[in-house]
Amino acid sequence: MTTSEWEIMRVIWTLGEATSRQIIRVIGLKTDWSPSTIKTLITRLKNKNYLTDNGAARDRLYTPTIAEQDAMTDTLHQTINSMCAMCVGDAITTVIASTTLSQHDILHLQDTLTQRLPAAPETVACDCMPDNWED
Amino acid sequence: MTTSEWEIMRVIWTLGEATSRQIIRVIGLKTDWSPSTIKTLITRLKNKNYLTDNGAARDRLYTPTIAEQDAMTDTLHQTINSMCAMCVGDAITTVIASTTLSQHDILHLQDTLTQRLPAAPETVACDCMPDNWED
DNA sequence: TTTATAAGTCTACAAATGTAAACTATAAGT
DNA sequence: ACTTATAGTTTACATTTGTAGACTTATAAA
Repeated sequence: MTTSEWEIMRVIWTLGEATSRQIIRVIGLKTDWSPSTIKTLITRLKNKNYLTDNGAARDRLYTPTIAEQDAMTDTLHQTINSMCAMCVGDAITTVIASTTLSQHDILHLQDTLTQRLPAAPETVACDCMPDNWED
Repeated sequence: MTTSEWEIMRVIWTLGEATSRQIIRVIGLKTDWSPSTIKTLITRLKNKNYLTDNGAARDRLYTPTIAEQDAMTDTLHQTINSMCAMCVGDAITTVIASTTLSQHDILHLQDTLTQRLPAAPETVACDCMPDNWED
């Protein structure tokens, strides 16, 4: 899913399901994308199977095939997995330091971390290079 | 920076500076990219100003213009900022639960979270839609 | 019933990205 | 000095992405 497609998905995720009219209206409030552009994006999301529709000839309802949480988790996962395992903890810490989290989120996160601490390794090796790169 | 370009950067970041020969060799160990492809990627990274070189006519040394930590932080930041503010805490928690972090990382992260807790809001509103979308 | 509005489809086109062959020039070895 | 291996440059081409006009058709209004 590209960044523009992601924007479209966010409104559909929030509405649960939506017509192109609704999407065009809401997206139009925060971008200057033409209705045509938004229609193209919807079509592409359908082709990529991120959206289904109820088949109506008009005022068709589009529904996500993937939950927002899942999409978010997958995306984050990919981003993090593409980064140096040794450095990623630091990056996460830095970013979290400037991300607004609710009290509940923070407590939940702390809880998760506490659980992981016992089994956590002393250090994590850099994985930017294949193991045998020095041969 | 695209994902393939990112792979190139990772080896240069790790080596500090590198010749195309080194990059081609190391990348060749983990991908089947042709030397040509890797050269193209290096050129594009130079054009995008992510790399400089020492100007030698041959065996030129390429150096990153951005630190790995900064690039990682920026990338993560962008990813997170493109997501629903209300849901992102949950996604981060889920992903962290399956990411290997060192003991030190965990402690540092917990420390950061503890510091943020007092000022943390009770809840974070969804920002997927513009504020006035219901008008 | 005719008509206009707009939902949905097709077509378009530039820029970015993945992928790589061909060409040029340079340094090292003979 | 000549050859050769190869580093660096050019050119190439398909696919994806950003962006949107044009066209077709279905429905609500007149």
